[in-house]
Amino acid sequence: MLKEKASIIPHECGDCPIRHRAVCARCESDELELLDQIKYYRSYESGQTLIWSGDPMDFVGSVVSGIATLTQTMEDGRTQMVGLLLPSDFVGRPGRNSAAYDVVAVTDMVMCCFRKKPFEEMMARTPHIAQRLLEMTLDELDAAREWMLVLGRKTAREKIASLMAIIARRDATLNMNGTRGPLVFDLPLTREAMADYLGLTLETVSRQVSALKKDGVIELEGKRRVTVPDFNRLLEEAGDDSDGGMLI
Amino acid sequence: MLKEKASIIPHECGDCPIRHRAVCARCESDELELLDQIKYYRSYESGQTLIWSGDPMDFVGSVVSGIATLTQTMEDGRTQMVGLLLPSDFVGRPGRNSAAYDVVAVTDMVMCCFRKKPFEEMMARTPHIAQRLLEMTLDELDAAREWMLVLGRKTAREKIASLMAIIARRDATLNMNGTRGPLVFDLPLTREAMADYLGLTLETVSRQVSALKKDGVIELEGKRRVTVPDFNRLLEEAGDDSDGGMLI
DNA sequence: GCGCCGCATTGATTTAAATCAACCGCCCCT
DNA sequence: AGGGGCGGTTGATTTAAATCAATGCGGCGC
Repeated sequence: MLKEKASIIPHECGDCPIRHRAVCARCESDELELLDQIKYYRSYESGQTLIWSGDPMDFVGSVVSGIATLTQTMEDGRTQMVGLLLPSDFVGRPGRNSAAYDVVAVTDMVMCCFRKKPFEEMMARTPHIAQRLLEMTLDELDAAREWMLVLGRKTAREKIASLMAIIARRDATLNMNGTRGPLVFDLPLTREAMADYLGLTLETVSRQVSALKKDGVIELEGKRRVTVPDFNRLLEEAGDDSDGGMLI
Repeated sequence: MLKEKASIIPHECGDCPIRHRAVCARCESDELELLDQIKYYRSYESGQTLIWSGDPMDFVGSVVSGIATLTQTMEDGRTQMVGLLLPSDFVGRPGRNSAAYDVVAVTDMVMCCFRKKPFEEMMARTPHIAQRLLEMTLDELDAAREWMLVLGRKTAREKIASLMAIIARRDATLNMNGTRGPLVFDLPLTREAMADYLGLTLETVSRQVSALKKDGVIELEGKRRVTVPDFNRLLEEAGDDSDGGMLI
């Protein structure tokens, strides 16, 4: 588990893989230099909890590589995922001192962190950062609202299909996969994490994944690798308007 | 239905009821003057659809008075509310040309609107506006995530109790009601709208409201006026941590 | 190789909420 | 005064998903 990986961490902003999508996307080179001075990298292992809900939080940051989940838990243990953090996504909230959610790494991760105080001061002086953060937050709000429709009104089968479509789409934009032909991607989540995402039990997730496979909507190679032969078919199963699928 | 009401619409920003909470909250008087030049008021009647999802949208704005809902609808008619717009809430998204949701007035309303182009230009030049909008958007994102837990993991009874708690709290902050003693407020929503909020059917809403009443968690005066004798009891029924209730 | 662990699947049964259906009360309209 | 529509309540029945319970399978340590 403890392989050498610290060595690959430090970056120049110039060749950072998330340079053009993260909160720093709009920054000019002089602004980037200032950010450079207050940034530091941290790495986490799969399964590690980065942040506990309610704990004080003295930094914010961007996911550089890897995937994490944002979850809320009730006292009796029921948990709901409320966010899925992919590379370039922002973690933490300027102007708040304690974390509102648990953040858990589902793969090994690298984060680019900023101490909160200096970051907030810089945000006040650098409109480019606040502008980009606003844009990203509005996107997240839209995603959250889409998700609310999934949670509130879709059947278990539609929920699974919706999740597959979301992951397929995100994967396609992140990796610039060619548009046509069957989509192939890896599920980053266990059945249980999928259940927490969708407000289901893991048994129901398993059954519906099997059902979609039996009906030819998806193909499975092992438990995690998914092939979608017909994306529009998947969107139909998700109950979505079948157009609007492939934009960007 | 068509009473004279246009007469009460125009405001000076100085005595605007939402001056200190809306998107203009941080503006200095010179900035306010600029906003003043591009703003105009519109009023809507209860039941009216302000905006249809997918339609082009050439303005953004703030709710001055009244209440509206933000809803998403699937082709087969299933609908999910994804936002409840109260006075000072912002409508529309800078940088997007068409509406993503239906916006429907549930009471008579007045909106303070800005044509989108000039507003966007002003936002680029006036950090105070973008800063305030970021803050409001982050709050909405938190609310949306809280709501996701409700939709995904709570029972019907807990959902109803959660909704009552949310409305009670919002009502208390808007009206600066004294903190102690029983809370009294009006439900702004029909049973059907509550169902769309919570991902339930209206029959289930009706049953659970009756059950909470029978158990003394709430009292009803007519169908709409609610009294909460013990707010902590309500929070327990909602499955929330029973502290953290009354802050601000 | 053996046994164990974590993750996943599949089956049987229960249950919470949806659906189908009847009816109430209030307001408005003519 | 009568009728109709809207919002709401309550009851009977069905159903989708949860729960309870076994079992499968691939990787890892020893």
